[in-house]
Amino acid sequence: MTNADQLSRRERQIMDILYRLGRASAKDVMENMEDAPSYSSVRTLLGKLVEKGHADHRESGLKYVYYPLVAREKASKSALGNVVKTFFDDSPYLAVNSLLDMSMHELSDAELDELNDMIQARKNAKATKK
Amino acid sequence: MTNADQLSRRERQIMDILYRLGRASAKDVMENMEDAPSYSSVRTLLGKLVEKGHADHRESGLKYVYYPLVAREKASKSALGNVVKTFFDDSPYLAVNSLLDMSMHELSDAELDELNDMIQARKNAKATKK
DNA sequence: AGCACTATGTTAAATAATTAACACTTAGCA
DNA sequence: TGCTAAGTGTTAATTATTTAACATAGTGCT
Repeated sequence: MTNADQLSRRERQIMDILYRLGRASAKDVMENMEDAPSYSSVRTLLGKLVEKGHADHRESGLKYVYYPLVAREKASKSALGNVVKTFFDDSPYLAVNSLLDMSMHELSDAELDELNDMIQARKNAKATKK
Repeated sequence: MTNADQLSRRERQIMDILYRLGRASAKDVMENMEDAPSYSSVRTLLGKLVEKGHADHRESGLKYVYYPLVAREKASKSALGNVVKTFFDDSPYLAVNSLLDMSMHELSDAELDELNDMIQARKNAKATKK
């Protein structure tokens, strides 16, 4: 994709909710919006997302359950990539740096150790591949 | 701010360019949009961003130069936080993980070492603060 | 001075997004 | 059965976004 998205504000908002929840009914989506419009509006937006190919829906008992069509992992890489490009001069290194800053109090020692291991593993992988 | 933004698609697109470039004239902005509308349109959008308080502008010789009003660092933390919340279950650890994955080939050994050091420093800071 | 160039300011029109109303369907239950 | 609750489908109106036209002003050059 050349340009970022094309999603409108509400569409983006709803897609984010679908990614957070994995899958959700119109009602679920609505309940997860702080500034939700009417139920009717939410349904319309969901319909548009399906039309545009960003989401799909399945019948689940009586109702529809919606879910993103682009896998979470792929979407996450794309979103992360955009942030890195916009705010970190396209440098993942700087982004990791900031992430560590932000989350200093949220990361346990164990997690910090794991990150260290991960970095080591990457160094080794690089060395081997040559 | 409760909800993320309120910026329209074009406004968001232009703000991202302002963050990437730091500051930019209407012409600069236009040249950095792949799907740019007319010069006139870009100017209108920039004006709206100023009105809304997202950007400001200064005269620079003959022309205006626009720049974001929210500091890049603050905006970057907010953007990164949103991605983490939406795609990584609010876990910075998982996000760093993914970033390392994405950027394996882009990070030099030196950078990997620096990250290691940074993580160590954080562990120490935590230990000391107690 | 007069022209071309590059800007800005303002306004209006066209298009897209957002919202909700209304009609209809099915399930569960008093 | 007949009512209510919880859905869906479709359509229409409102509001916001996006676009560009037109008018105006300063610079630099011949």
